[in-house]
Amino acid sequence: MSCEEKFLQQLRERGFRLTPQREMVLHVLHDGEEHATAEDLYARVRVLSSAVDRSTVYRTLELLEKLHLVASFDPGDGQRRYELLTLHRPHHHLHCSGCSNLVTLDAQELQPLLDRLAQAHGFRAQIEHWVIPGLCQECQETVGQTPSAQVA
Amino acid sequence: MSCEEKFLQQLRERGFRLTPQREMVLHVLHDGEEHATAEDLYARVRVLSSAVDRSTVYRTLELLEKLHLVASFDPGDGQRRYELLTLHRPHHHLHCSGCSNLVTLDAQELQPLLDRLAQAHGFRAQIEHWVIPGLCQECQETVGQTPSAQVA
DNA sequence: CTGCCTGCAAATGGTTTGCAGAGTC
DNA sequence: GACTCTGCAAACCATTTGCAGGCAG
Repeated sequence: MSCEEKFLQQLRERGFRLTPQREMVLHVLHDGEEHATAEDLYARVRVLSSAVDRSTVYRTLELLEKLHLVASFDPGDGQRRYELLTLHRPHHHLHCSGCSNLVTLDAQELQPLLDRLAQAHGFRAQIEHWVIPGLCQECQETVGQTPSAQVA
Repeated sequence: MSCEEKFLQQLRERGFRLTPQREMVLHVLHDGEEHATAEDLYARVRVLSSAVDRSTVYRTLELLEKLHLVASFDPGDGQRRYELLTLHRPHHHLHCSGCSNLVTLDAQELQPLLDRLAQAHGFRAQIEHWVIPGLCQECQETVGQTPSAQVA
């Protein structure tokens, strides 16, 4: 059973309807780039059918996120990114602000931090999909200097 | 020399002009709540002078951020928060999605994570001011259950 | 058939921008 | 006096919403 069929089955189980539009959104989520914007997805759906509306894509993404089939995050540029959750193990990302590269980070690499927060503050962090900004090795060398903030 | 005087001095040093509007923005940043939205700050500036425009507040915040006098972050609700950098030691926050409480976290509590990322991935994380979502102890008890995502 | 979904189009809301006048240095 | 800043108002732009018809179940 394909990923998409699984999702469709889940939709059905929870009483949601199975429409061609939703199928298409799932399809482009499954096939395309890992972190697509709503606009990306919309464009890709339009290739399949030019009759699908932008708002339908948004509504579908919202639905999928509510069902925990999709995770989203806001990189801060005002365009939310979406990603199928079941395609990958729980993970996070390192986002290089130099080359915009995105490195995947297994979720367990953050576990020690989560444990420490739980112990020290009784705080249960809920980090489904984190994007950590910074500089990759290459870009550190390119930039050369370490521009540590000098606020005087 | 007060915080504000320092900032004004810095503005001058870098060739920026010193205007009453900028003074007021600095003032409300200094006095008010730690993580204010632009709208908050605007409202607070308006109390001081009803002649200041919203766009001036935005432009001032942008300028201050460029000068590294102010940090901002987007909690994901589409409203950026601003904070004076020199008022506090480098720090992060735990944000409870239950009671919206914000707990301060000393920057060094994340240091082990940063070190690990540097070692394992050669990645230098640039986390000036992080907001970690989750549930505080109280809200965990209130909610009772552990709604760990069941994607299967 | 029922009522959830969709397309359409307009609204939303935080933030940005163009412009001409005002104020700082 | 030169040039930056400001207020005003309109633009932006990703996302949301109201509505009436359409389609899945």
